[in-house]
Amino acid sequence: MTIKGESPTSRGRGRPRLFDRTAALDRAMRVFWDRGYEGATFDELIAAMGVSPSSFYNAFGNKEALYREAVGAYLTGPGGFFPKALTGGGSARDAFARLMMATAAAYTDDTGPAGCMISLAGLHDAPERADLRDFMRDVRGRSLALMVERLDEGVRNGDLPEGTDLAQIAEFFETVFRGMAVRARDGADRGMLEKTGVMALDAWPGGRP
Amino acid sequence: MTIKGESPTSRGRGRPRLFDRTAALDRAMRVFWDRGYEGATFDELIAAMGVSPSSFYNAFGNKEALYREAVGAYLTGPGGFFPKALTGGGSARDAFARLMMATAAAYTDDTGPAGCMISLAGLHDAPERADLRDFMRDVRGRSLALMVERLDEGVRNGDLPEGTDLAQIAEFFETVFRGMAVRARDGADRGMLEKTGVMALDAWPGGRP
DNA sequence: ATATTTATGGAGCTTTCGCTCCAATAGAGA
DNA sequence: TCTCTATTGGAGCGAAAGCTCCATAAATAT
Repeated sequence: MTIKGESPTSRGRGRPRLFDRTAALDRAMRVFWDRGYEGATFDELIAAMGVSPSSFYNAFGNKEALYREAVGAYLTGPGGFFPKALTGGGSARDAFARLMMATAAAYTDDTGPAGCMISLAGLHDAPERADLRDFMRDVRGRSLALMVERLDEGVRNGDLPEGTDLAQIAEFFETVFRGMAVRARDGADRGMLEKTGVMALDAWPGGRP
Repeated sequence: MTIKGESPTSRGRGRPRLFDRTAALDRAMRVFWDRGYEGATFDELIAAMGVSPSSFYNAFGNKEALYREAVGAYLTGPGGFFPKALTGGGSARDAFARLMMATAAAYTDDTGPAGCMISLAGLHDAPERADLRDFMRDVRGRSLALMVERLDEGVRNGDLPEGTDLAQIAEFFETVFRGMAVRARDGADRGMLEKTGVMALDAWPGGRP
């Protein structure tokens, strides 16, 4: 008996897959991004992916496994702007300024749904889906960790004084990002998000530059 | 033939209702608040409300009508802190400082679910539920309008210079509020939200006081 | 008392959801 | 060529969601 979904790629033996697994995953990711986990129905997913139920089941296991894979695809794809913006040159403040602008652009990029696949997902799940809610909270937590890491580098570089409450700065910007995702969903355009980002930077320790 | 759900209160004729409609609505509101519109199932709702399907149908019409009523109950109940904090005395900045603290308290008040019933609702709905998504966007829009109104009063009182971009200030705080709702859902406590609120005020035009 | 109006409990119904199974198919390895 | 393994289309299935209907009950109006 084969364990379903344990074959992420074709392995040579047997009949080869007729569809592009990576492309199908990308399409599924966009459905989840637009509609959330519960909002994305099985039929919508397989229609967008262009596969039959059995092919889906065979290649991805089940809806939840597909979702977790789709989150991974988002993070390394459309969500890649986040670590990238943080790791460019300049001061810590420069990095965060870049991050705000990149976020404003990414959340309103019309090649994908408005907002972000991570920010607003799994917030209303039933207790029996606690694992998925926890998973999303952990994924969201990674951005906090990335920001603290960059801020710590800023302290080492002298951009920020020793003893600065880095966790609080990250928490503040995290809050702004999540809120921007809501605003983007409600139709805020890139310019509005950018202005909000500029205003958020005014709260940087030490005030305006 | 009676139009279903057109009787918000008992009207004297016929058999009187055996349950407290207001109390049942309040319980339903908390289920929606915790689980969202789609996440709240019919069975959960009637169980929380303590009514049978037919009584539910008779008194509230259907799930969507109940939801709209529940939003109204939230706005005049647990959501009442928002207009209240804005309309106290002091400068515009004082009002917004009060608003941030009140929001931090409300979003972490353990007599109800974490966060806010309005901030994160209807963001992933299917196209066939566009009316509900639009409804929630409009409800969210009211807080923007309330904030702009208070800021305009601030300009008239000399708290803010003429020509200040009031819509942008409101947009920024709106973003922070919505983000705080996400953070509260992910477990941020009152103190964390308060610190974020204090930081957000540092972005007030003119800088720190 | 009778008629009228409204509420209630409970059974049941239609649709959707998320698979699940199976026979047929097609490439790889011997 | 002949297995062996994996994939595919398509039918179907059990559970849950969201009502819907109906017979019965209990109030007011006349």
